[in-house]
Amino acid sequence: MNKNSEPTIHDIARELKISASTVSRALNDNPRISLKTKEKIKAIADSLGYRPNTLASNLRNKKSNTIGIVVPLINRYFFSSVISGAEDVAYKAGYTVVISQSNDLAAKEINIVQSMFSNRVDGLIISIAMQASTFEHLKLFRKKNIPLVFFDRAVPEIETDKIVVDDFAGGFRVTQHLIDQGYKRIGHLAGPQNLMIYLNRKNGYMEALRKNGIPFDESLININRLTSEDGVAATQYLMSLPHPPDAIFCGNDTTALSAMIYLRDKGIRIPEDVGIVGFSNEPYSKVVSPSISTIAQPGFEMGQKAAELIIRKIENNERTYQTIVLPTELIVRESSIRK
Amino acid sequence: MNKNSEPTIHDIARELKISASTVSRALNDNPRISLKTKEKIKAIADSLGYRPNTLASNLRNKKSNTIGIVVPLINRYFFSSVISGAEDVAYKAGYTVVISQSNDLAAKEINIVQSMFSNRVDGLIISIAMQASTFEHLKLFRKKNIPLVFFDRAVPEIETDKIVVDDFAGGFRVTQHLIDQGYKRIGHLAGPQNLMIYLNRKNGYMEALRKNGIPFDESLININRLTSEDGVAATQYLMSLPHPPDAIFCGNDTTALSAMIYLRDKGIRIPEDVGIVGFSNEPYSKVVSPSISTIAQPGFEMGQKAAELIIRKIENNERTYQTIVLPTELIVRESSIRK
DNA sequence: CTGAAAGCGCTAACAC
DNA sequence: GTGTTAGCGCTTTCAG
Repeated sequence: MNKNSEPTIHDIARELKISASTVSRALNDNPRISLKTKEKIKAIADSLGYRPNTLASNLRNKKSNTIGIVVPLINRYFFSSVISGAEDVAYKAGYTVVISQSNDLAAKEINIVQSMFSNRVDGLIISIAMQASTFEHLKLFRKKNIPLVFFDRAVPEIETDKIVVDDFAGGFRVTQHLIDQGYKRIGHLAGPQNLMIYLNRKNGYMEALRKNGIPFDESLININRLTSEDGVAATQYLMSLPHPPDAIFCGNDTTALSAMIYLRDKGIRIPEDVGIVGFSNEPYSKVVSPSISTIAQPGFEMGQKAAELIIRKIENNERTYQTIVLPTELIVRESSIRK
Repeated sequence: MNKNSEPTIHDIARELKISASTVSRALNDNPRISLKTKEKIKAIADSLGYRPNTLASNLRNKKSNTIGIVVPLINRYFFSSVISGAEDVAYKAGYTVVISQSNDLAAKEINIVQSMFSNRVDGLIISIAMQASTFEHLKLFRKKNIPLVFFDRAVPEIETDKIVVDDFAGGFRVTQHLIDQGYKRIGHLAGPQNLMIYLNRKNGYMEALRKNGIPFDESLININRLTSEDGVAATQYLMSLPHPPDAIFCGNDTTALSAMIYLRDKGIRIPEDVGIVGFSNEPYSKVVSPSISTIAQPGFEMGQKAAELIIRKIENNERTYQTIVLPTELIVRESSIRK
């Protein structure tokens, strides 16, 4: 063992007066090595406190056993659930997970993705930033044939694996439910329309109106970034219309909550005066009062699926792509029950 | 550029008929290289789509520019906030963050930590698993002098940097507050006492009782794992005592919420009949009804501090250790206001 | 069953 | 300013 640094296979080899290759093979349980030498080697390795240097092995093998995950914000229940699910699967398959957040900024996302490439991740799982508009950094992965899986927020023009929920059906179901509850003028807080998920939710909403013969009123749709603040502003705006809505389908739970708080402060009763439905099933939507009707998105499961898929791609080098659409589930709670 | 694989500095060198070292230096902006050659080299690098291989560079430099973070569960607001804060700081300083979750299992934690060691992380930030009982895997880091920072759940017998909140003061403040509100028999749902945080919270609780001359009643303390289910069971148990409590200081918000739901179902009013206080300030504690009084723990800030600290240690090789105690803040909400 | 030797891609003494 | 050379620690042909 060298002075202060880590013991290597060479130190073990020297100790036993054998070659480093034998040590390497023994530690990797290569069948060509006799059981006896294996045991001797492992014993010395233990006594020396030897730990394989994954960096070196990765360099040699041109494989990092690492999966990159990029989310807009780690600190959001849906995303942390996806990460949690992906980490679980990755860990069991012997992969390390490196994580970064884009903070919904295109520039940071580009940086992160390039740095993950430089770190030679074996695959990349990503939900793109709201702001993102150029996708060269992602096409790079496709070009180099490094597995790339989108989840939730996917880029339509990039052909690769995608795991999404059925946002269209979600939007449709929410709206149908509100109609069934007797709401007549249903508003919608929509997210940025460059993201498919928000576009699809809105389309589902419009389709439900159409199917029920309800005329579509453009002014009832407010497109914003779906932050808490935007939710308040948008609700305020909708309620100030000459014909304000009697129900609001909010693009996510964040805005549903902020809308509810705003309305409550104005003395408007939920669900009697105005019905509210959110999207995502954040943990608080169940416990807030009134509890928020919403669409459940199986984050943990999406993460698991994404990791399973990418590992399969990494290990089998398949060249076909699939889009997995997970079903959405409408969870009806107090905020939208009128009957 | 070699057939199908990534271009290397040698490819660039060959293209320009110069040496690889010059290329390496140029790309690292070494001042010894003339501006002209630098520009030429960078141009070729661009046109070739060259991306430095961080793995190789890391191996050579014996530095991975990677920080490991281990939490019990990624998917918990407090922990994902810490990760988010740490990632933010690490990213800006040029570090990559690798993340794993122990699921509160000692065995998995050991595995993860050893694998992070093998991956040669430059430092490790960890909040230990509830179940953890042996700490050899962590002592390894100390022995090898790899920076180690505990946050939230620290191991007392390992001398290293720690970032914690003042749990004792938190427990004290909660209890004092309940006493001030006129509650007479205050119960406590405590977490596993091998973890300092829960021990300290309990000690703060006991100290407040003592200071106020309230006799300590062992039967009012229930030690459990602070899960939702445990919270229900513990509350049920406390309320079935001959002299049930009129207030419960719950070791975290999870149990506070489940206790509240249990009590509500039994027709017991909060805060009139029983006062409830939690710990951690989970997002839902503010919006649930009644809103839960709790102790704010600055997760994001803890993550930032942990990352700053570990980066300083990595880069300066300091040998002194500090324990940063972040102040706790009592947030009084509806669940404990009687007056 | 084991060893010798080359090389993954990059960096850094040391030379000139 | 630039090149030569050696080597980070591991794996893997090829030889025996």
